[in-house]
Amino acid sequence: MVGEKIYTMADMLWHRSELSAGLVCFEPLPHSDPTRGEHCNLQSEKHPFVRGPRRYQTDDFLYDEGDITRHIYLLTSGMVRRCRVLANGRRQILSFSLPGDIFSMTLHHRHSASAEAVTNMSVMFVERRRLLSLADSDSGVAQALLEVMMRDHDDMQEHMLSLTRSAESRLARFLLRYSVRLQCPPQLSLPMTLRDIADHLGLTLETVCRTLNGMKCSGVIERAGPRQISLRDRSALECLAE
Amino acid sequence: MVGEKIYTMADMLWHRSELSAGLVCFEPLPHSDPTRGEHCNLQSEKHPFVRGPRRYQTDDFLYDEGDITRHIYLLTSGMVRRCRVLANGRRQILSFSLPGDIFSMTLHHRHSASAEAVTNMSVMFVERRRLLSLADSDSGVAQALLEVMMRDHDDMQEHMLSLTRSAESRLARFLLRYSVRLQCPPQLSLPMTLRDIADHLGLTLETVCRTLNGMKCSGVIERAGPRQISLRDRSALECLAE
DNA sequence: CGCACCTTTGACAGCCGTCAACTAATGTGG
DNA sequence: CCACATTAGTTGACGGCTGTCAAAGGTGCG
Repeated sequence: MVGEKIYTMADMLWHRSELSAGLVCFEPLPHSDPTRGEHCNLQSEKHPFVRGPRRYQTDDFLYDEGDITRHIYLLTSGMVRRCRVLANGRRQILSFSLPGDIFSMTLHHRHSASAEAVTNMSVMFVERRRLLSLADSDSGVAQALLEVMMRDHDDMQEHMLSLTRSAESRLARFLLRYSVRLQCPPQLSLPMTLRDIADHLGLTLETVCRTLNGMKCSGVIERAGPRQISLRDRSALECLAE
Repeated sequence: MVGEKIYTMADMLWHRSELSAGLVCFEPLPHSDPTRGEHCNLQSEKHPFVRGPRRYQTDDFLYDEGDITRHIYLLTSGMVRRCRVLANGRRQILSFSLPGDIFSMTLHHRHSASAEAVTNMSVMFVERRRLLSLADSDSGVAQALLEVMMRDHDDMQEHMLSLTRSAESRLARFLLRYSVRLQCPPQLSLPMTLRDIADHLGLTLETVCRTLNGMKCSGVIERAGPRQISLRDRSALECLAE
């Protein structure tokens, strides 16, 4: 039943593969496992509307804003950002996806944002119409997709609540959230640039840089490199995140 | 199939009622119809986990932040706001719900925000566990809920994209969006206070007031009263919204 | 009438965006 | 191996948008 203990989209599809039509066969691994996604073993012969994994290089486009929404994507390795570019030239990053995440689930006929490779990455894709019509007949699939959407919904809501806060609070929340997604390792190695982070949080890269240095000076975090961050004082960080 | 032409949650439940277990029997009406929701006719005897409509007065709480998520709500008349209060005392309004909207669909065991009556209103509620387990066996219900979540997801994403913009852009987008939800009437009569709007858009009520007056001075909108707004120049408004 | 509450308007300050210059890291070709 | 280009990150100066504080209308309701 929905909400039982299926924690990632990959888990879900995998779970579903046992109960329902065997949509995909995917061995779930924790995000922190660097080989995650490599073990992906989709039965493309049996389900020709599930394809991949396909590889992309850093900064490649998976699709562009305005493209027809033909597929739904399951990231198996690397990182993806979903972007929208405004008339004034500013870019907004709606989300960063990690292995196991599904993205591009929408009702719209066209993508409202592009998807780009933050790092080298690989992805499975599923034909949208077929998946939705499968969900029509197979309640297991529909329920699994429902769970994905609910999780995504909850996540996005939290992010929304970040965007009205101070730069320091936004960054603290971002770091904590990212750490949790990676199963709370002591150190974070951010694959995206400061500019990416800024565009995700509605800040400028200068503000991100300054704020990170501020947090370093106050001893909340350490910075080995620009994007090598260790959360030195998690409770202080949670305090800033409030 | 998902995405076909089911436009509101009420439509969906109504649609479902024909195809699946007859979850509720609800006659869908456009948002702009002031009697919407009054025609609600739930078969509570047949489906004891669907209850209502229950009435609330302005500023009543439907539930509080931290309460157990026992129900999912279908608004049948009036308006609801979902709020979270921060440690510093500031309030954030995540969404305003209109008749036909469903809210409180989450995976979490407890509500992450409270729900309060903006106006006198009435609501149907459905036992969450039973609805989800019904979705488990009935793909029609699961698919209908999936569609609700996808629509909500798309909406929330648009709102997220508002929050990093200027006060003028946020307000323009808010007015346009609200107008669309009401089927684009020439005039808007906002039921929520300026303070509510401010807390929804991540602004202060002073900024909302000043910005609205600025838009009035430049002739984009007219204001009969503080909350009686007519969109005088929609294309100019869309330009501000960019 | 008087008391809430909502809205309006003004003065002022601060956070953060903008612009600019500089450093560091990486890659490319000679 | 070095010169050079390119991109990412850092730091400083400055200004504007918007938050904060304060006080004065409005409006509705008891």
